[in-house]
Parts: sequence; structure tokens; C-alpha cells
Amino acid sequence: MAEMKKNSVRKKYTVGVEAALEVMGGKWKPLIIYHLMTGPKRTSELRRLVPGITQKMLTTQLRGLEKDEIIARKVYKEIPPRVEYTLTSYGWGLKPALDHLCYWGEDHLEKVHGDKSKVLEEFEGSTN
Amino acid sequence: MAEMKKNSVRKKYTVGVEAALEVMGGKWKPLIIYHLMTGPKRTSELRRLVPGITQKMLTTQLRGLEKDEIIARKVYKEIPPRVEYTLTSYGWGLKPALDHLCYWGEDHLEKVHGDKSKVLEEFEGSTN
DNA sequence: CAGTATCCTTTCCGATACTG
DNA sequence: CAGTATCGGAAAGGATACTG
Repeated sequence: MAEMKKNSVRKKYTVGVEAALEVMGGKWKPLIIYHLMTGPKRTSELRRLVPGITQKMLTTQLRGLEKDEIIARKVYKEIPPRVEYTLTSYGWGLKPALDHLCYWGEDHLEKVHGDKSKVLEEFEGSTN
Repeated sequence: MAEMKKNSVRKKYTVGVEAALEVMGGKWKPLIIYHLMTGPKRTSELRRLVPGITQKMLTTQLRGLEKDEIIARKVYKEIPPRVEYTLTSYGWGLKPALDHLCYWGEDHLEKVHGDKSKVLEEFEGSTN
């Protein structure tokens, strides 16, 4: 394994980034993860918290995150049904990466728009 | 601007992440950025370094990165034509975020596959 | 060599209707 | 309430041919 290192160092870097992006990249996953960072949420809460997402997309993304053990899904056998999602400790490990992305992205928005509050307003106003 | 903070903190976070992902996310951009971190490259070099990418995709991604001022494009008026791409200092600002993603992604691969060399082999062997 | 244009396939994703 | 199934449009992306 050691003897391939010289050749695979550059690959390791990008493979790592790509693996991470598969897990937490995309349009919805960062938002979902973020909301779970503020505490466990049930399905209907997430649907409200993530504006514009459809039931289908929400389920799809949650299944993906669950498969990668970023989140845990807990089903309460009640009527009506009740499902709660929580970040796993493994999922919390994404926080530093997300923080850096956020930090850079904020700077970027400021650079691009000069005034980032405008962008925020647009975002908050998105009714979809 | 301060008085909107309580309401926009959670938004800012995700808007930042999403802005960053738009700029450096996706299938090809991290790889391209990474290779430019090892020095300026001309088009044909990048095409070789990024296995599986088509001319079209390479151009598209490079244009996107150039637009966001992550990279700079320098054209030498020679025959045959010669174009060189370099990371801007702004683009270098992505390094910490990419490093974190890489770090987490590596851990993730190890966790998922136990032995990550297998994944690397698969990646290196991708001929497309 | 670098880039553009065209065509065509695949994937993503929203809308809707339905089940336990 | 939570989730599944199906359909169709839109967008991403690959193959190929072509231009300066």
C-alpha cells in the first residue's frame, strides 16, 4: 500500500473531496444537515424548514443521508405515524467542512454582490 | 443590518454553503482546481490530467471558474494557439474548505470500505 | 491546439395521486 | 403523518463533427 503513495497522493485529495460532495453536496443536503444541527426534527418540520422541497425530494435526500450514516431515523410506532431525524456523531464531523464552505461562500457573495443582504432577502422571499 | 441577524443566521449559513458549492461543487471543478494548485496548466494538460472529461465539459467548467474569478485564463497569441490557466489568489482561498472536505471524505471512504486503497485503484483505473 | 456547435442520452426533479 | 409510485419536463452531460 505504501508503494503506491507517490502516485496516488493527488488522487486521494480529489477522491476525498468527491466522496464528501457525494455525501453532503447538492441542492438540499446542506440545508437539511444544517437544520438537524439545531436539534432533532420530524419529517413535517423539515418540510416546513426547507422551503421549496417536495415530499419526494425530502425523502430521497433523507434516505441518502441515512445510508451514509450522517443522520439517524427513528420511527415511533404511533398513530398517526411519527418519524424523527437526528444528526449522528459521525454527521457532526461534517461541521468544520460546512463551516469553511459557509465562510468562503459568504465572502464570495459579498464580493459578487457588494451587499449580501440583498441576496439574503431574495433567499428568504423565495416562496416556490 | 444587525437587527435582521436573529432571523437570518440560519439562512446565511446555508446560503454561504450553497454559494460555495455553486462555485466549486460538481463533478469536475474540484479536480480542476486541485490540479491548478500544483501550478499553471494549459488546456491539453488539463485534459490529460482529468481523466474522462470531454473537451466540452472542460471548457464549460473552466469558463465557470473563470467567471467566478477562481482561475485566470491567459491566451498566448501564437501558432499553434496556447492557453494557460492559473489559480487566482481568490481561488486559493478555497484551499481550506477543499482541505476539510478532503479530510472528511478520506475518513468517510475508510469507514465505508475499510480499505481505501481499493477505492483508489478503482478510481485510477477508470478509463471511461 | 483550443474552442464551438449540434445532437442525443441520461439524470434530476417537480407535480400528482395514492397507501398504511 | 409519513412515505411510495408514476409521469413528464428540464437540465446535465457525452459523442461527434467542425472552425480559426
